[in-house]
Amino acid sequence: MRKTDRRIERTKKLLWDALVKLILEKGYESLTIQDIIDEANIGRSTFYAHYENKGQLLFNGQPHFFEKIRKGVEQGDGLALRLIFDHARDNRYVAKALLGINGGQMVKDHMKSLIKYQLQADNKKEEKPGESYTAKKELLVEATASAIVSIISLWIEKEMDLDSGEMTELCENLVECILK
Amino acid sequence: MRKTDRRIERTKKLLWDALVKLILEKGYESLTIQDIIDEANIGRSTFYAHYENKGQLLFNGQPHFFEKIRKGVEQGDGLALRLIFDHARDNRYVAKALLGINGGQMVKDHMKSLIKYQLQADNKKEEKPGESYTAKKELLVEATASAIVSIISLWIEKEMDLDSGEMTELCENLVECILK
DNA sequence: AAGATAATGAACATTATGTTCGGTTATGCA
DNA sequence: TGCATAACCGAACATAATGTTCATTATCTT
Repeated sequence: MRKTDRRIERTKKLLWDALVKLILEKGYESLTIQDIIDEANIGRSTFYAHYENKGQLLFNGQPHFFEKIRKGVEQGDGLALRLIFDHARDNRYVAKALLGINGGQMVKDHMKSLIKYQLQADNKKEEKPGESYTAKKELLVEATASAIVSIISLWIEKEMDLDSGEMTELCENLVECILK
Repeated sequence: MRKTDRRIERTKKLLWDALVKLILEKGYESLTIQDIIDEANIGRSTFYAHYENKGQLLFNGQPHFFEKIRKGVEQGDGLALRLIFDHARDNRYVAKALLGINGGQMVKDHMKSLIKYQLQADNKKEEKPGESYTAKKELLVEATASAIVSIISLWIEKEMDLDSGEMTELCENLVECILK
């Protein structure tokens, strides 16, 4: 038997595509569910059969995308941001919608908190005995995560001519120089 | 003659106080004008007599506050963040509402763009002839501004025990290490 | 005290939300 | 192929916020 009904897949794809298109056109924040179902040409009750609200469509509409981000951040030892940059390059359109200037804060905040978590974990490992996680350290971790997310966003938004390798190096230098 | 009618001052203060209180309680984004006028006990038409929307109340409701931020950023040569930290300490409640976790992005974004502008200007001055403002430089400026705003926000939100001097030093080190 | 100005509150049109339900259509499977 | 099922539709409904208008009332300034 099929994993899921074709109609469901079709509906979800239509909604997702509409979401992405509309984010790029008018920004996530000022987007209404009404806009989305109009664009997707989907009945109002159908939307609510699958998602409770905009945010749920954003986060669950394309699990694949977030999985890639998670992997790029949590990959073993230290960040593996290169995965994220490559993935963004391969999916510019979606990446721009979710992480660009029009994408709202939700995805960026989510990514930032993943990065913070990872940086803290890395930090704990390298901690000398007797050293403790101070308030100052917490601020520096916050600063680093924030810096990384913001340049990823800008890079995607402006479609800059740095390649994945250069971006990875830039970020690694940042981590090095702020946290060491 | 009085500068402005007392009734106007009273109304504006009530609205501002309600705004600040409600931001801390339930966050700027999920705040409606209805909430604000209910809390302030002000007629709906009165609100619209003074402001067009939430954002205008936020930015024009207390010009003094933004003036301080502007001064802290644009003060002559380089940033003068100390002004901002001192001011935040003296007005914790309002600072937390506008720059803390519940304050939404608008104020933080505004502050970030002021900082970026200033960093770019500073950078131009120190530029050696022949050097140009590269894409990489733009990303680093973005990273720096983002880092600064994020730690100011976290510091205010968590009411951390670093004093203004330590925070200023921390930020100056950040600028130094990222941009030089 | 008088005239000017601001606040009020009720009404109204508009828009989005979220839910319900009977009817229609597409799909998966036997 | 046929048929039970489940997904979709669409219309209706209640609720809530928006932004505007206007006649009335309260308050300020001089």
